[in-house]
Amino acid sequence: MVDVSRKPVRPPQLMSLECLGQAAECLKTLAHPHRLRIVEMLLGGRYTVGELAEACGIPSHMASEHLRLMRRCGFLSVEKDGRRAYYTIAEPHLASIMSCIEDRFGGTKGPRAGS
Amino acid sequence: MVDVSRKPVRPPQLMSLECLGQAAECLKTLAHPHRLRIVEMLLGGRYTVGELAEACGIPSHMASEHLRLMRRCGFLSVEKDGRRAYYTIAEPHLASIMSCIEDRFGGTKGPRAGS
DNA sequence: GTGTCGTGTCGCCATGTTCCGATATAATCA
DNA sequence: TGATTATATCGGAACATGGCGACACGACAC
Repeated sequence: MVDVSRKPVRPPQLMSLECLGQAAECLKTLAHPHRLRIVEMLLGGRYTVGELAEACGIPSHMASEHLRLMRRCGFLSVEKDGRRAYYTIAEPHLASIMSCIEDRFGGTKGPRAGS
Repeated sequence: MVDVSRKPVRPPQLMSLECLGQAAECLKTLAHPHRLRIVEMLLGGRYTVGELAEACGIPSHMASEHLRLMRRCGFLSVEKDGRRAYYTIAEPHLASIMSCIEDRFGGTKGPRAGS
């Protein structure tokens, strides 16, 4: 008799590999310290490219590139005003994901993570 | 700087760039369709390298490498039994993060789950 | 003992990502 | 008008990553 008890029923909410590919794409977009900082700030209000760049300590044309990546997968939307571009969160799920991330990494240095 | 009124108070829960770097590192580790599938399965029980490899449609030595990456940042732990290696989830926050991901990507496109 | 199975590791190569300078474009100002 | 500011884009160098074959190693079967 095989030991069925050790093998649970296969979770019925297994996503298709196609969906996992999309999710991986978006996670990869999120997986950058400057982009995480940008999302973190944008969850608290709207900011221009220059403000976000200064908060990350990077030149603004690099912030613009990060913002373009995140716009491309639907995270952000932009609203131009004169020569300024105000960015805002367009994907509401970002709030819950960032909440998970802050829950894990926010308080402590992290038990052990990374290199 | 000048016009303070339009700028919301800076969210007090801004994480340090160091923590964001760790978070980005872990997200990058998670951001791969096969690794997401592995985590998804492992949230439902424990599996061997071969079982996970078959579920992803990859040779087992590649699954072993994915598992090594996820062990390295504390996601998984391994328990050897004879020549088999049973992997399990070691980072409880993975459940909530996967829940966010499934909430965003699970139902939108094809809800067909299975291989 | 030999052979096979399950797992883990190494090196190579193709591909992707990040960073940065240079440049483009449009809006504003002197 | 020309200069400056804010944002966006392009091209390339440096670096990291993924996939894959080859192989090493311990556990088990015979």
